Amino acid sequence: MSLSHAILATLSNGCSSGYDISKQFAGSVGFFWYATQQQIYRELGKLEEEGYLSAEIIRQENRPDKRLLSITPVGTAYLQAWISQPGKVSPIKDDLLVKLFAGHLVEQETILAELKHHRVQHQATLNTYREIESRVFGDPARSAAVGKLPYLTLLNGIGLEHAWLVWCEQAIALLEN
Amino acid sequence: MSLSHAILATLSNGCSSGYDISKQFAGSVGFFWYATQQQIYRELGKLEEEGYLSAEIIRQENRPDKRLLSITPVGTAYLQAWISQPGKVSPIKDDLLVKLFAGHLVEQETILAELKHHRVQHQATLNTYREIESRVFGDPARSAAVGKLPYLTLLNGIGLEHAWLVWCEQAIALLEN
DNA sequence: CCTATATACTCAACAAAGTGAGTATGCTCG
DNA sequence: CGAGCATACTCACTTTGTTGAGTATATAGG
Repeated sequence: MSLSHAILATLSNGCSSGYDISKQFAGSVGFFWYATQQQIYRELGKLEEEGYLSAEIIRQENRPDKRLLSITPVGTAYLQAWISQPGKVSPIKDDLLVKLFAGHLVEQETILAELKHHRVQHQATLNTYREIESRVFGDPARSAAVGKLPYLTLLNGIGLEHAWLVWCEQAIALLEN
Repeated sequence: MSLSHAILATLSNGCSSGYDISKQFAGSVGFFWYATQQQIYRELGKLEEEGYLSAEIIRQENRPDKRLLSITPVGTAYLQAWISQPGKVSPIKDDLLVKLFAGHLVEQETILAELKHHRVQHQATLNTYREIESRVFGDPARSAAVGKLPYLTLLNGIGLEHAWLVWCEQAIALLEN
């Protein structure tokens, strides 16, 4: 039921169409909860049935009509209740670590190549995050408008990507010597 | 199809029964790929059907018979092929960050309490990892026997848990001021 | 002796998540 | 003028994950 929380959380920051939500899942929210368009539409259907959100049809010229979704008071209460109940740390599911666990089956070169490949990806993600940091949170006015909480999610991303990067370097060095 | 990889990876480190595998998923492999007993048995059934592993019935005294599972050459080849193909960084799915994203709906105290709760959990996990580090990898002989690759998975855990802990402190400080 | 725990595994049903394709419209760019 | 892209959404199928119970044997502790 966690995709539903992510969707409601997105809508708590403002109304939008299913299509817009699915685009937000490719950025912002998507950095810590990815979902495809299909998953989102399916979940939106359920959430509407349960009365957690309501839709208003907006007629548009030059493009298809859209259903503008907004979170209902019931939906807000549901989200609040979920946020307030203490949760466990989310479990990790990481392919790379599984590969290392069985890495003795392949050449060390293969593992090294994979580690280097991941280093590149983490560096790129870190760059994206840092770019967002200076663009959005470098400007005090805009930073204040966005608030502290979204900044915390960004700091989390920066911290973890940095840790991954440091680990990649360490792992590569350890295998090469 | 990734639980299957985790199971095959476990079996690549030695044969064992389904029951033993499920216990390994509560420790070691479980640190980066958790699964329940039922999931594991179901997956084992599929993997056996596909010929990736074979079973030998071991009669035991004083306890139930068991089916000792071992990875077949086909299974090994399949795992090797999977490890060798470059993979993307595993996506993150984190409840806490979703909560922060909609954190404006609740009292700041609620968010602070949750952050403190997570800090405790990350500290505990970090302690577990450090304990394993000194116990297993503190002794050079045992460390050499286990190999570099498992050590890398542990270092990853330590690095990430540490990053989480630092972030928790930072987040709490940022909200309290 | 009775309960709890450990070993070892099975079955069933359901909810959630992931994959792939398909529909329809209009704009822009070469 | 047609290829590609952006908007906006739907259907179908498969795989995973979750929940809860049930079977059987043996040991250890109070």
